[in-house]
Amino acid sequence: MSVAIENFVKAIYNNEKHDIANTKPGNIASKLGISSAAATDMAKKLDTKGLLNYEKYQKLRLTKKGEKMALNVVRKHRLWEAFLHKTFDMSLHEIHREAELLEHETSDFLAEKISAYLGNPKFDPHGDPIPNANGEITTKDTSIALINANENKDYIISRLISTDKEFFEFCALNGIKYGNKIAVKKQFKNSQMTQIIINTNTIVLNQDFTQIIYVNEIN
Amino acid sequence: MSVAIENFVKAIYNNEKHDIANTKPGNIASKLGISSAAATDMAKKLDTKGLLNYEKYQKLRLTKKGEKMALNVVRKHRLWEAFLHKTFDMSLHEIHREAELLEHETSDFLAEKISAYLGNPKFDPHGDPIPNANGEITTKDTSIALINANENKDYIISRLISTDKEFFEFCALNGIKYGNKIAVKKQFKNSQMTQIIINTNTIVLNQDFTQIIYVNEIN
DNA sequence: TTATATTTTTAAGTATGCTTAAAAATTTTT
DNA sequence: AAAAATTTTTAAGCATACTTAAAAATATAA
Repeated sequence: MSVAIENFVKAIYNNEKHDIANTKPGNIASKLGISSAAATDMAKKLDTKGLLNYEKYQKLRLTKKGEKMALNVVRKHRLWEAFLHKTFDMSLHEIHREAELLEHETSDFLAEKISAYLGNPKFDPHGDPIPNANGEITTKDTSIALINANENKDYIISRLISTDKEFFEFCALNGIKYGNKIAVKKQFKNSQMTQIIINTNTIVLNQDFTQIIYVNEIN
Repeated sequence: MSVAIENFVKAIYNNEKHDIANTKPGNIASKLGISSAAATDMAKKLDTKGLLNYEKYQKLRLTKKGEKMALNVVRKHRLWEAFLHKTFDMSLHEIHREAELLEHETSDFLAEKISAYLGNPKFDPHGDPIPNANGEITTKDTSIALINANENKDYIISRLISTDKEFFEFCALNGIKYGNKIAVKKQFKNSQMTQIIINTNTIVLNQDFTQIIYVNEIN
């Protein structure tokens, strides 16, 4: 299937995870950097291909077949991220940029080689789950956004939901990394700031960051 | 630059190495699996882009700029082949098939990472030279086709010029591999067969194979 | 609930990269 | 050197994936 189609179903899939209410042509279009008109055209075409259900003015809903295609692309994307991070020690921003291209030119055969080489990982370096070869996600996500974490509790960083270079540079400098431990010291409700301790350093994060850093409480 | 353009200049580049007399639209078209008309159109377009010189009914000649683009793609192709062969132990046929796709979606940045990881190799697993980051091939090829080798001499296999799956399967079964040593026992001039000894096994090859296996004499 | 703003759809058009068919030029054979 | 065969070019057309502009529908606000 073409790159445009793979990116379209992927964008719908990702959108459904975060903003299901707004999975409409205009929203998908802005995420893909194309016009709303182009997105409407594509949605009609993919409906005839059985990849999604399109009804005028309604939100776009992937069919089972469309979701399977999206998960296949997502799998390849996240496998490449994990592989590039491990093998070449590339940053979270770099691996995303490269995986965005490689994901469309990766055979299922090669994806299995990469997965086996890595020991069939269940998560990529952002903490996002890697679907298995059947397009199933077998892990359960119990993480919460850091903005909702409790004061005086310890957490493990479990996801960094972003594609922004500056954010990842900040993370790299401050030890904010998938799997690392942090202590939440104080939530400043008024100013929407969060004070945490990481590697003995105290830092204060604003809501731009605490809404995209996800954590799991340590029991 | 688009995949179609990259493949076009690459095909011209490769053709010039083996069959310079016939670097015309029809020949390039058949190598790319497109019509002659499409190749003529593309040649005109690439002329205006300064990638090649096109004159009606004349052979196509890459400009410096076009050759540089071709070498950049060839570099990425051969780096991927070397990498996939080493890291995932994939066959010569498999690495070619995957590299054919990945080469177009590989940034210069990633190519450098792959090259450094491999120790900046000068040859890929087929024995083809890998251009450096400036698009230069600094190695000199002194190999000859096995069909032209001398009887009772020892050689090192230096190139396997093919993309054929069956050929590579035969090679894998018989130890015919880049860098391996063989002894040429007899050239049967009439039947165009060549008898060689490899790993203590005696095998006889016909001209289909002895024209694409290249060797260097051991002094 | 009516006016306003926003979003979605339709319509017309464009660039790329191909196709087939026929005309033109070149190459090969006799 | 003329005839035959082959190759290249031209011309017209198509599918994909976009664009902009305007019309239609929906969502929001007064």
